Amino acid sequence: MRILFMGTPEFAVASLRALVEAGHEICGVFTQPDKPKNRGHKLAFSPVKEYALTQDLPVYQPVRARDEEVLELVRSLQPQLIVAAAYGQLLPEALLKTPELGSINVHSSLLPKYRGAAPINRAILDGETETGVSIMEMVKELDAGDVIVQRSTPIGPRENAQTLTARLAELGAQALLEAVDALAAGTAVRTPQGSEWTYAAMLSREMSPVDWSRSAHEISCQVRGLIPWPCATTEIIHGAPMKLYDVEETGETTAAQPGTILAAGKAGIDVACGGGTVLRITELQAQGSKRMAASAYLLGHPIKL
RNA sequence: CGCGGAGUAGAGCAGUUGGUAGCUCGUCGGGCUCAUAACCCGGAGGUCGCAGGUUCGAGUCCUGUCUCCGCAA
Repeated sequence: MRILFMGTPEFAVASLRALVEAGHEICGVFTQPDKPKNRGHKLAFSPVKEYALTQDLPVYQPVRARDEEVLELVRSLQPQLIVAAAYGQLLPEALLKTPELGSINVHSSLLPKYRGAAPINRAILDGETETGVSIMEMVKELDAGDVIVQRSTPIGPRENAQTLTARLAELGAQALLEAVDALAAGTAVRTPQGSEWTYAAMLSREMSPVDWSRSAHEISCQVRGLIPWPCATTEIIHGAPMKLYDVEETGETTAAQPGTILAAGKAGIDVACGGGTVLRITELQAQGSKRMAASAYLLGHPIKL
């Protein structure tokens, strides 16, 4: 099938790759403009652009997808279907309706739950035990279209948003191929989302500080849900804020005040949390340093109990 | 040229006003122990990111370069 692909981050690459490897004709790849990311002021290509270039696919990076020229461009490419995956821009209705088979989107949640920008993170933050991907028809309203294919997967107790994103990217790619085939065959079943839905708002740096009066489980969800950005942070170790990358609920109980460091050794750093629960920090990153095991950090920064 | 921090033994860190490179862990050998992630004794392991420069002498000062990290985007 002749497909116009739109996507930006790593998550979208799996879907684009799947389409390419399935032999579909990609008539164009839309991705966000190169931006002066990182330090310095280097222009960074999006992961989707990086991949598209290796496949010699034509890349388009419109600043505003709502512009009239963009609509004309899409028409000139004559796609039979538009596939979007974390593109990063809202698309006007006229553009969505341009292809004969319409436009579909790969969304990383079990719609109608977690529409919006950060569905994977929010699912973990909320302590969900299951999530998944949905292939849906794109409509004017964000993530509100009918669902064509949906796949679910359990969220592991130690799984973080980064690893889960990688898994969902693959799951999404599989579901996408299924949906594309169904659309091509005219057998696609569209299931309306209904009126009960939730929204997964964008993350912010303000969500980082850990409140140790919360339970170990809640904090674990916070740590895992905020990886790789903005990450949960705490200043209780040596006064300076550090990011937490991996933690473990010990299952022990303590009478110590929340935020008290109970132990620091090879296993990690045990901290008292709310309700007498205990959370063990096993991987962290101090300022100006790199991510490392808590035990390694302790070798050079001993903690006096 | 957005701001700032860092590159020293396998890992994490210290290294005072430039003068023979240290700590903790790991590792190897030995000992103690019913046993151990515990303890005791001993050993190996580093051209101090790279390239120049100043100096009698530079991890330590100067210049350039590479890589990494935090903030900001």
